[in-house]
Amino acid sequence: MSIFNFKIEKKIPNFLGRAGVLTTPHGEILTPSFVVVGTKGTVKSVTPEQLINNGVQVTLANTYHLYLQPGDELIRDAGGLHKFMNWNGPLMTDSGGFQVFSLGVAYGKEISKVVTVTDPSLLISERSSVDDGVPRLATIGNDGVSFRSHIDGSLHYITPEKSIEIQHNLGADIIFAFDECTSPTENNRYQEEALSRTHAWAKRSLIEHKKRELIKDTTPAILEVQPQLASEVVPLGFRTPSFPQALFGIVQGGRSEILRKKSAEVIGSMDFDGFGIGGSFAKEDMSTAVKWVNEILPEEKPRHLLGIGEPEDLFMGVENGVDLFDCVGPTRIARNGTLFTKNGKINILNAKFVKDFNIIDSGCECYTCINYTRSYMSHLFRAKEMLGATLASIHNIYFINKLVSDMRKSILEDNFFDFKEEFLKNYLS
RNA sequence: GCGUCGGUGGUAGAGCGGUCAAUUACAACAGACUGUAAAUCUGUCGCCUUCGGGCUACGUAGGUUCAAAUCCUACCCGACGCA
Repeated sequence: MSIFNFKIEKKIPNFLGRAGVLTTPHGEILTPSFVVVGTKGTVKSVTPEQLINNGVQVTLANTYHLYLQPGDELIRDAGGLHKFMNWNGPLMTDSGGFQVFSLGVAYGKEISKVVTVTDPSLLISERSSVDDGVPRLATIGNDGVSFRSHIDGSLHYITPEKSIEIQHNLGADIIFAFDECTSPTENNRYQEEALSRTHAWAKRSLIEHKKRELIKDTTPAILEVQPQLASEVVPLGFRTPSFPQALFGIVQGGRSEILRKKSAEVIGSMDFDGFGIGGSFAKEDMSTAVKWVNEILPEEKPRHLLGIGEPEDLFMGVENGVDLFDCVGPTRIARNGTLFTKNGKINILNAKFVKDFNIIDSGCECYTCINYTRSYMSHLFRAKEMLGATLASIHNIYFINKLVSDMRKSILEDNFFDFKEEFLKNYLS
């Protein structure tokens, strides 16, 4: 019944990995696939045409940011986020759950999505040591989260129901349950407490979503239209999307095998259209966590590893049964002058590139590499010209999408591990 | 020619007797960035170092002082004003 058909085309023998096709109201996503992040309804410095021309199938925007600016109701009235941002392909929105983390415990600290430590046991700390008096913009309650706007300081309260309401107003094809992304530095007791909250919020998100989908199905064209206005008079505005939206539940559980598996069972048994795997990881924990979870989640539904996007991590995820990834990495590092090449990342601001008239990555067929040299890129970045950010983003977006697309091809051609070995040998050398 | 003001590290520009190898910004040189608080942030930025410190530096040359980028004298250079 759902038009969110997910078809698995081929599996990696004896592994969890697979290649598939996920159908959405705005087109198919060939998986595994990389989702480019456009938090505020734009992939920074890149137009939708440039995204499409460089291999992007699907983009992801953010509930929290768009709710604050320009407002979800405005976007609804504009005809939905697809139309507003001129992205007509598959579109996702994150729930704001990551901001519970990034504007909460992680605010003003050296904690990020992936923590690199040599000894993971160092991560276990008392909550009090994390809470060192640095003011936070997000405070967690059992019913929801209070956010202090990072834009103007105003106070906002987001509950699971509110997050779903916003995401229905925004109208992406795939939306996420409201969750609490925890820091790997939290102790086990806190992880357990946060997990039960995330599970309760998942259920509430699902109920709210179903309720809204039901109304949508019965009166698809005139939902929330003022009675006196016929739908043809208000062709697109003033209504949530007339197409169904998919809701993905999010698995958490920190570094604990017990909690991760428990979460996969609890979330996996709920009637979600797919699943996100969330949390901030210690790098060395990531593969085990993903594996524990994907062994339990229903095989026939798509899985999205939230916020992960380093090439080596993408191989890990695909091998362990992840279908979708999103990550700010490729575009953020691009804006800061770091570019992917098959032989590893380069910082185009380094002195050695000033007179390097080669292209960024030999053999690359992206718009940037077809037309420009490392020397020119170096010049744009040194001169702080805007085009530098655009051309660098285009290159990194092309690179990462090509990489995942090649992984998919290798699964279909039964040589995933050969491809992985060959790529990583060059990339990590 | 006289007068006035000024000459500080790659640049601009603080400092105006000790706490000055010299605030700050920019440039330069590196690094970081993983569901975007991010076109951002961090470090280095005279030479040497066993990292304690040592040496050479604020136009040039002298001088005063326990101590000078800071005060005095002469000279050189620049800007402006008057001839």
